[in-house]
Amino acid sequence: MTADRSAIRLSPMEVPKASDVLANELRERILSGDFPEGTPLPPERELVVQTRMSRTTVREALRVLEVQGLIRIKAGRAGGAFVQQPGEESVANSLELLIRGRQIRLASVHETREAIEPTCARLAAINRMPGDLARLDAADVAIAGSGSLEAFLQANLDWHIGVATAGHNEILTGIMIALSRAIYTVTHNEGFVNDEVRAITVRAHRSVTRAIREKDPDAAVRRMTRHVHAYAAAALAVEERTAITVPPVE
Amino acid sequence: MTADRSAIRLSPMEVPKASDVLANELRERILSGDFPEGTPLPPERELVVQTRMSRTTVREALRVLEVQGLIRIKAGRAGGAFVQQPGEESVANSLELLIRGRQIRLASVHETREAIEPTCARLAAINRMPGDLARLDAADVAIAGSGSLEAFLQANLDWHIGVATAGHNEILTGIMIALSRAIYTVTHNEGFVNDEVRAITVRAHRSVTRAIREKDPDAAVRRMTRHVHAYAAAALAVEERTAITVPPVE
DNA sequence: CTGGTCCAAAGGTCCGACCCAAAGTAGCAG
DNA sequence: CTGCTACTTTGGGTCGGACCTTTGGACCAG
Repeated sequence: MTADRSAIRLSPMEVPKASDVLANELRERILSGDFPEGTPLPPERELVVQTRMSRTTVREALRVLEVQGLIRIKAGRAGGAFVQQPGEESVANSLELLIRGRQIRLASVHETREAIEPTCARLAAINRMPGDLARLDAADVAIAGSGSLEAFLQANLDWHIGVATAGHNEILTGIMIALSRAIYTVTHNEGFVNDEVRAITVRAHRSVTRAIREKDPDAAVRRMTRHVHAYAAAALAVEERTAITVPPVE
Repeated sequence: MTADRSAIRLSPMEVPKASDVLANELRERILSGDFPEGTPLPPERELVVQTRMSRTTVREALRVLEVQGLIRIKAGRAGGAFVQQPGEESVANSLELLIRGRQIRLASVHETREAIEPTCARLAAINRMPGDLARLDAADVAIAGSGSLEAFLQANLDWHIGVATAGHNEILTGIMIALSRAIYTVTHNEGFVNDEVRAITVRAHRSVTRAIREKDPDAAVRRMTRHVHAYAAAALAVEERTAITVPPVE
């Protein structure tokens, strides 16, 4: 060991990439609320002269922020990067990646739903605004009159997201959006949505909607819990029936 | 309205960027499980000849995937882009951005927690493995003997994440990690962690841990619900006490 | 008004060169 | 043979500069 001559010791150091440095800097500034939503960042070429980095580097940093939902980039004159606070979308996206990539057991999705939706219903019954009710009613109508499978699933999804939205909790809303998407794609493949399921769903939705309208949190929780649980059980049953061909997992 | 002469209606159309096309293609392939975890993607220069895109474009696409947690990029010889399935981390990150950026009401975080943690506890009581228990015990010991505020918060956090992990539901785990971080940074600023709070926390944790060890889901849910609710109430109280200077919201 | 033309600003793409990091390899001193 | 050094190779990271494409605005002709 040649280094023993000096007592100076250093811990392993991180050498961040230039583009990350810029991205971090901008991210902090945006998150700290320095610039209000919609503020345009300087044009790329301007950032180049300010930071003395190359345009490639600047662009990479901007791209990172765009993926993270912190800015929105428009091309063309009067285009550029505009500050944006991340919304439910970005959460939903990353959750979707997790679910799809990890081949997550469908059971996990349902478990999560069972944890979350009752709370959404409770909050909705407490915080709902007139506009929220209108959206729920619209979804109720749409689902009753839905012909195709797609229409049914879409209306179903709208209602569930509507409930989450009515709760006015952005975290829960984001999670619900992601879960809904996952459920949609899954239920879409299996053909377990028969007339009976539809009828039951419509009834359940209506009763929850009523509880929300009447600002009755306890009823909302109770009914939503029952509904989600039943749905999960039914879906799992179909799952099992369909999965017989698949060799035992684990 | 000038457009009324023609009845033809078109919806806004997407013109994807080249780099997005590549990113989407690769993303689909990765998510569909074509390449197992750790598979190296071709080097950038190789992708250039294969796709006939410029290196800039290729690199941008890779950068996007990296941010989404689908690949990990290493420099140097034998480096490159390696396939990676997104984990809890990426979900936690995007949730953190949402929470920080939107100046989310602390209440939202607590609401979400109250929705999720009881379920985590229930699942943990059902699915826990020996390793999970060991981790919980370690956290219990650490929190009891913690001196500094940081040590206490860290141990607290470890325990809660440990419970989530023991439930073996990756979605819930990801959400919990994110929430924990948020709670950590918040509680860190306020100085509401006095000796009494510590004692209560230690006791609550131990009783939940016991329920998990004894595979008693109902008790686990009950105790966790009480604990989280109490914690949220206490935090909110402090919040209000501290926030007197702030003008009334809404 | 309607449509066409042109211009300027800004992002999007490409090229080619060079820098830096990591891992292997050859060769040399002891 | 051992161990160190120096070189080479393979890969990502950065740079600068050219050119393409999109978009909004201004101006002009019908």
